[in-house]
Amino acid sequence: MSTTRSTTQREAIWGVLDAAVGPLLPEEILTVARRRCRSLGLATVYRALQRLEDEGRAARVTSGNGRVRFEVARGHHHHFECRDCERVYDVPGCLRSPRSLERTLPAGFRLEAHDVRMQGVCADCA
Amino acid sequence: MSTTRSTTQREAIWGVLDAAVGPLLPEEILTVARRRCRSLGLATVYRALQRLEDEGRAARVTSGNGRVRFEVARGHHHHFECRDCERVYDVPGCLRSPRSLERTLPAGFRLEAHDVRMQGVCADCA
DNA sequence: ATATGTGCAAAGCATTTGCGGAGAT
DNA sequence: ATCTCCGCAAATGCTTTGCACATAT
Repeated sequence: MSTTRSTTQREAIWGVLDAAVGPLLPEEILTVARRRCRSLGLATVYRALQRLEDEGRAARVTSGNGRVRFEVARGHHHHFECRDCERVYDVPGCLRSPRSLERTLPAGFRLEAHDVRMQGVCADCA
Repeated sequence: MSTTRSTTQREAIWGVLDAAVGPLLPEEILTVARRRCRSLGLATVYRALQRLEDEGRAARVTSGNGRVRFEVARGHHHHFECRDCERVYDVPGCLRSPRSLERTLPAGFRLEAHDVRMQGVCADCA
């Protein structure tokens, strides 16, 4: 099997995602991935991200300001959003078991997932 | 002091927000508020919400699908999003003290706020 | 007269989609 | 030939803004 053009594009996008320290904006992914694929377009980035999400390899993260970011789907973790530089950082671990979270819900509600977002000022900006 | 036209509009919008069981979409607020103010426009709703937020009386809530909702700014609580009907519910209480949340952060990060979003199926849809 | 608030329509932005073309089998 | 993927541009959907007018002081 030979190296296809499309594999190169997707690999560039995946590589950017995989190397990131936290979820990235599609625009940011485009900018970095263009270093490898000059002609890459934003629509392709969105399509690739959608596909990676469908395959369960990437996860969509909506931050407080409503902008969508993407990250490699690794184990469950939380996010920290810096109100100064707007970057989003991964925060490892989880507060509690899903079980105990579920106990805070009214009867009849089925819990399937959750996410925790913290806001403040990051070490770089403080 | 007499009742001004603007007070009526804003009061209608505020009334809708105050009576809601969870955060509402601007469109939803418009629909309900129109029952009192027939000529009310969407732009006015957005402007009123922006103002209420600036005054600290309303809070902006971004749900998982990225859509913006507004609610009356009451004590700290969490949110539950139904993946079926897409409604968002308030969930009272908080998991832990902010202190213990802060301990999960890397050194140098200053925590100012946080929010927890739960996803699943609500009692109505289950 | 000045200031504020409003509806409407236009402008802005982020995201998605349609389409013709390029690359691979 | 067929299929998939891509870049570009147009379309979409939510939110904000400009503008002219109405109401209040």
